Amino acid sequence: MPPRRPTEVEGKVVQLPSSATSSSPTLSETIRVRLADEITAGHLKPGAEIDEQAVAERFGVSRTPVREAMRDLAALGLVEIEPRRGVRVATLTADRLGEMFEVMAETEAMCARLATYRMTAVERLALQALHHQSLDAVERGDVDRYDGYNRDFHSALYRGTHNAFLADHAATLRLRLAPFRRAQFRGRQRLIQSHEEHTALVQQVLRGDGNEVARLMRAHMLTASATLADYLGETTKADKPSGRETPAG
Amino acid sequence: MPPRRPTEVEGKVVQLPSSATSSSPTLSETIRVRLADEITAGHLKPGAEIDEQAVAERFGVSRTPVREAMRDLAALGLVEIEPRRGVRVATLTADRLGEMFEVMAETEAMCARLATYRMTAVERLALQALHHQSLDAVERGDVDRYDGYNRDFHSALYRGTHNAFLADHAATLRLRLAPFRRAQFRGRQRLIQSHEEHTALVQQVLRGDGNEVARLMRAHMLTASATLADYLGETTKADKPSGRETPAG
DNA sequence: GATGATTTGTACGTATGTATA
DNA sequence: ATATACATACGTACAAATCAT
Repeated sequence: MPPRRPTEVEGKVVQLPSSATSSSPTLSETIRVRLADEITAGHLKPGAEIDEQAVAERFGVSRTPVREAMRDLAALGLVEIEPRRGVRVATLTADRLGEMFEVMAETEAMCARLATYRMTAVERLALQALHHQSLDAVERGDVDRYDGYNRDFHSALYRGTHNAFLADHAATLRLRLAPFRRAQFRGRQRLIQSHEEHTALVQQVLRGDGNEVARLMRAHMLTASATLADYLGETTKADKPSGRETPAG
Repeated sequence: MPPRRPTEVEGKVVQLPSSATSSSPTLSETIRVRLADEITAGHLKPGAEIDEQAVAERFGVSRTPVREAMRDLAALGLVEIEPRRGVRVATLTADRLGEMFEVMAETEAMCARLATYRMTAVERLALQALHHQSLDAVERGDVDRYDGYNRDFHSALYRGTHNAFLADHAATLRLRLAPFRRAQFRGRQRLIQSHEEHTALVQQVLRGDGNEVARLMRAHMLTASATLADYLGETTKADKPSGRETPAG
């Protein structure tokens, strides 16, 4: 059986559970991708109820493929299904959101550390080049373009692990948090800071100090989520669980 | 919306995508749990084809709930769906299996590290007690009983992170690998070794050295998967990706 | 390589549980 | 609190694709 084929959703690659090998996409697959797109793009906001019938009519199909798409989306964590009550766009408590951001941070750290040990020379050069290019977007304050570079930067580290399962895994987590990460880079200041943190990361990757890279990446993700928390409204406490976090190194 | 309710499957707790809040379990939920059980228990072996109709008749229901259960199982990674071709119990390539074991090891390390910083005094005592109890099973060579203690030990560390999302996450990964981890502790020697490694882990947890705990846990998981690889048949190379793994610490 | 059998994907109808008046 | 309305869960039927001959 051939390896799973990733599917494009809003520029991010998602590992889908029941992805087709190649041929005719099923209706449920089409619908899943479309809805996933609308959710991550923010058109369907967290908490919004989704009516099977309505979706079916919108796409001109019966409720059956819609229901199957719903279950897939639930698996991805983008919607929540309450039996006999309905489906709604995943809405997370502040606590849960904080927990997820922590796992995201730790997973990114995991990837970065492994990538430090395993990236090829070519991959290292590509990472440097990418990082260098992004500087222009920072200087121009072009948030959207930097956001693209940022995604590429992190994706490069995912792939750098040379562990496809891990890369898919990290990408799925990222997708799942997408609805809550909108406007992550508002403010030129955050753009500059992000770039500086990336600089430090690249340096240590080149030095080959995996543990230091992991530490830097955790910090990088925490400042990012902290910024977000401010924006989303105080109580998000993305720096959550207990008091003492991650000591020095 | 209340937090997701975990569902018991063969002694392991799984975070299901569309878990019910409390009331009447749906047919698809029932079937999913039953099938998940049979897969993790090894009654349905990896690669085995699953016929919707046959399952439907076996449970005395229509194909509809069976199909929905299938999609959920696919989401858990226990089965693979190839559109218009059918469903089969997830069968992994040696490479992919190795990748998954690595992610499992890294995730366990992540949990152990965070748990080191966050477990309460009571939790630490409970961990010690549990570890102490397991010694008896080791001395008697009671593999099944030790396997239970082992699960509890790792679960205690999951919960010790005080991050429910992470705990669910780790448990799901563990479930997914269950079909391939059967007979992990064959041989008294491995039992003794496992227990010794746990001893070292407990010591460092009590000392509060999270990074050292992470290092020990990675090593612990690697020896476990290496043992497995031998058993499952040479080429599994659970110590996979590249040559250089995780340097010292 | 074409044809028939089988199985999946989708449409549609019915029943039951949830929500609302 | 009871009844009504409605959405979901499930069953049944058909179409289309895959596979076996």
